Amino acid sequence: MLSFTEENYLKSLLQITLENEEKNGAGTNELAAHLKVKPATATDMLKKLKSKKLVDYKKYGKISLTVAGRKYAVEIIRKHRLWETFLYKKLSFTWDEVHEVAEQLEHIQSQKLIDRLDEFLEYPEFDPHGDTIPTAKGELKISFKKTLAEVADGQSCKMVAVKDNSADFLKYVVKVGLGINNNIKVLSKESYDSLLTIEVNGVVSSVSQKFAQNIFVVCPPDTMKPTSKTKKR
Amino acid sequence: MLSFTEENYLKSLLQITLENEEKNGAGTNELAAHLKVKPATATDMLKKLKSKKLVDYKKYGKISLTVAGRKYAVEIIRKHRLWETFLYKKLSFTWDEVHEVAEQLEHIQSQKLIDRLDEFLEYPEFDPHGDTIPTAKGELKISFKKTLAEVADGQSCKMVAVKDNSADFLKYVVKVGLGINNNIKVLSKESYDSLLTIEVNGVVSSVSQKFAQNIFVVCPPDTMKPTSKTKKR
DNA sequence: TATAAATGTTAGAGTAGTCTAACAAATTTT
DNA sequence: AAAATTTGTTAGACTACTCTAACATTTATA
Ligand SMILES: [Mn+2]
Ligand SMILES: [Mn+2]
Ligand SMILES: [Mn+2]
Ligand SMILES: [Mn+2]
Repeated sequence: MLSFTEENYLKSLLQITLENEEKNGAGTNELAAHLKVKPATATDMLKKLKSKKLVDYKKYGKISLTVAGRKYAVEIIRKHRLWETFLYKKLSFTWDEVHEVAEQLEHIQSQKLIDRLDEFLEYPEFDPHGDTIPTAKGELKISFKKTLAEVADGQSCKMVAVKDNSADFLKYVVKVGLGINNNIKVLSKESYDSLLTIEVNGVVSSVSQKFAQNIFVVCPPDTMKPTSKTKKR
Repeated sequence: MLSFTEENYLKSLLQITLENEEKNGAGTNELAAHLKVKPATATDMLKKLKSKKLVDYKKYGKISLTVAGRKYAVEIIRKHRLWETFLYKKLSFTWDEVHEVAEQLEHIQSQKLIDRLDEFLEYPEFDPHGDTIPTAKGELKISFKKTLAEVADGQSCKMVAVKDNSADFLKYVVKVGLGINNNIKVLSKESYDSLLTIEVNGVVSSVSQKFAQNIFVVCPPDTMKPTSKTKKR
């Protein structure tokens, strides 16, 4: 049985590796920043997690999860996303409110609880942010890779998820008139600053590159060749 | 914002005072036993809670909650019982399983969550053990006082709640064929050891005094005079 | 009321998790 | 390849919560 803190370290490590699969492992500073602690603190915890055989770590080396550590981390992500779905679907929370509460709920220890919750929600595949929910067996589908920022001028796509989960960003997304499953047409793209002009539900608006990089999209299959962008894993 | 630990101290203090309202306050050993810590540990925490103005406490004196402390404790009890109700009603947990998980869930910090949960459950009055659920305003009805052990020979009553919330006891209650709202007729009572012979749904069984002291009942109103057993407040 | 028993407090210490400051190793730049 | 920068570790300290052992106070008993 791990502590809240230990669980959060594992979760952060998984999140870091999922966000950038070409990388072989995380760094101490990176992990510390993700958890909002100081690097010295992370070093201490890494020693502890190594002794529990949950992370592969050696001095000055790259950090990665062991198979056991990854499995544990996936379970936490599963709980997080199921709780987010519960709050959204059953308790009418908005998509920008669910994350904060799920950060607490993800640490509740009860296998039965999470199994029953999954059943109660009728085995959802996606959370309110469009992220895939790992199955009870610990299978975590590869997340979406293409962002709105990568869509070519004139092309259409569908919004499937968000990268940034902060309430500020999510509220802004709603304000711009966007949401999961919306169809987006990229009307134009400024070459100077990559400002995008997009059309959603007949409404035209402009979004920054930073914004566009946090919107995951899929493009119609026939529009795209089997892309080499989909990395191994 | 209080820690899990601080919340548990407040909750224990409220539980102790609710269980025995004639007493003016709790003792250090009693509180420590309730929390399964050593008395020295409790003393330390009492100093801290006193400094936060949540308990009235002075060296070697009786311990009681301040108005603010009691309010906080009632909120925790409310969360605990709402979560128990959720697990029981929505996730098909049995009544002996809910308590353990609710011990964790009661510490989740989100006013919106508990309000929405209350609404989702349609403002339940009682938890799966028959205990009253405090309202959003912090009103906590006086619990039942009469136990099966006090019911006279030949008299009938209705089971309304259990005192002991342990899984072992609750499973035993089910095994004996008892449950909330069952009508119980006390057929006889041994004068030597107070062994009770009871009839429930046409089935006759024997229960010990210890068992009977953990079953709360109400007797038909006309059978009882306005009892002086119902203490002030 | 004196003594014994029960109850409660203090002092000192340990663990988990965090920090700052100083240092060491690895990487990048020149 | 040397210097500068970035990255990571160690040492020492602090807080929250817990314990044991010794001591103090209160209550019960003789
Ligand atoms: Mn989230
Ligand atoms: Mn999410
Ligand atoms: Mn309970
Ligand atoms: Mn209960």
